[in-house]
Amino acid sequence: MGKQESPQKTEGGGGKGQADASITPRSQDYSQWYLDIIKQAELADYSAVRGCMVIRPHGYAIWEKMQRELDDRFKATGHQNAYFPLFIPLSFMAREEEHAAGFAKECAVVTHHRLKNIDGTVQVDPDSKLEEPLVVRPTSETIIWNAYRNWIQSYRDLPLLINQWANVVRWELRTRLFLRTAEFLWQEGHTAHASEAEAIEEVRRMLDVYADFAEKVMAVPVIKGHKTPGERFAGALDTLCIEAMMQDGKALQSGTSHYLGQNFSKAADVKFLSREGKLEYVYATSWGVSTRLIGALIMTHSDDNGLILPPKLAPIHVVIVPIYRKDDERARVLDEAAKVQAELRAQGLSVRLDDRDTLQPGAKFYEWEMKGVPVRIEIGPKDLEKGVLCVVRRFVQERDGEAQEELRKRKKTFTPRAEAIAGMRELLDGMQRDLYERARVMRDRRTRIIDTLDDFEKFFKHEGGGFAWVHWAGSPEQEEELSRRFETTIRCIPLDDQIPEGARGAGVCILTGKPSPQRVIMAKAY
RNA sequence: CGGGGCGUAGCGCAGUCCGGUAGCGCGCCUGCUUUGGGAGCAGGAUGUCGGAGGUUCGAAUCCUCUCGCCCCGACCA
Repeated sequence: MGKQESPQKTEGGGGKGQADASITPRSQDYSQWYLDIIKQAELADYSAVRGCMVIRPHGYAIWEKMQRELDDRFKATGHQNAYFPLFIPLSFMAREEEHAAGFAKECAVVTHHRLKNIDGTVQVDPDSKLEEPLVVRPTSETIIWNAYRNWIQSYRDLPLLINQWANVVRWELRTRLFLRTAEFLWQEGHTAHASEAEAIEEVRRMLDVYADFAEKVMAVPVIKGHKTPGERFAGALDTLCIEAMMQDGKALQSGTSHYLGQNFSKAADVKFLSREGKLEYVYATSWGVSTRLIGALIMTHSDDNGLILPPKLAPIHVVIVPIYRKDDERARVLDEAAKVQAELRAQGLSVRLDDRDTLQPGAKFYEWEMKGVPVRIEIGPKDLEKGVLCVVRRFVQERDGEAQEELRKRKKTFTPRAEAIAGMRELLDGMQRDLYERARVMRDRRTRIIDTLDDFEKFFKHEGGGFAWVHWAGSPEQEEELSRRFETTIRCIPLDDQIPEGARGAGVCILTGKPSPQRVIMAKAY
């Protein structure tokens, strides 16, 4: 990274000591803030391979929590996990035309299978060329449907409900940590059904699973809707998505669920014998979310002091920082800290006792705040005497016009020991609710019902932008033109129950004046 | 794929214009003192200056080529 402007960074706290760790304020450069958070919270690093990242333990721990929550939901809806190959024969990709075209520009291809020492350097052995090149999966529809062909003969084999946790590669030209990397981790569900209705029901069911996960677990409010034909998954008849709004007003597609019709069953020739004895092609769905969700998490909740994690995804719920001067104090304080840790753990909470004596307490405070640990307990000699715990929350709901100093004080409470421990679950649950509420208010504040092009322009050029509910009936070309002018796109055509009062009903297109049955959401997007 | 920027110690950078054999801050190691919001002092370790070739008595510095990464745009989970 160059130093062109070397942005001013916050120095955190009010301490006199000089801090090395610092974050560019959001108000100054949102994009740099995002990168600073990832680096300072030790979520990920750049790697030796362009466009690929190293997910560090703290970042991976968050992904593991997401996996657990999602996997439980997949199992609860009748799905099983399986694993399919990383490599897809080139000919498989070609079987579904639109699908192949959609991914053609971003495929990594394996052409050789051996290295050779030539003149003292390790090189690809030219004699080891593969008969058929292998594509590193950008998604697995083709290879999975090839396998399904052998698994499905009759309606009794349906529905087939499979999910896989995997990595995929899409050779992106422009990458951003978590949001768009050449390789990423995800889950992809691939299901087969005997009827269109059943498949469409599955598409909706999994969309609901994603939305529920986003809102309840990530504390990220989302809007469910259909993608426009232009934004559909390559090879799908319909793509549904959940769209979230980041703190800068931009939309982030956070999950997709596709109705694939019979496109892939025809391409792979997967037929089943129906109850009526007729041979029919199977109906398919696929759905996925990726490590991009970690990006969504960061950009929804975090602040200029670092990461903020919803308790349900925090790898560590509570960190205990012991405070002492002399050796006898140290022994007593650590003894108490270990007891508090054990009692909280007994409630199923993840508790870290930070007993490193190479760092001063202040340094630990900053570090765990940076990493987004929801609750910190400070235990010192005074607390032992009084029988209290000093409980500090990473996040409390801001009040209008509140000074930073006030806010900081409000985060810290001294609570009788037993009460603090008994109330920890509720405290965390409250933070979870508050985070969701704060995100929802933020989004709603930047959401506008817009009826004229003038207002549209004002919203996106002068008022910071956000989600615009507008009527649209323009052509794809007009859509593109609008997109060039305002950098906005149609994020989705929201489902009926997602449309707020006041945005319902038919109207006329803001560009062409042609009649439109319902509003769409337009926004700038990641 | 176009435009820009940057490769010097683990990290952030100075040194490059004007060639003389590499430095600062943070981190790291050791010791003592510290510890309720980023500790202080003393001592110590660390470099194929991205790579190759050239000019020169001498190259981090000048020239040529090359590789890589980051940022910004066109395309995308």
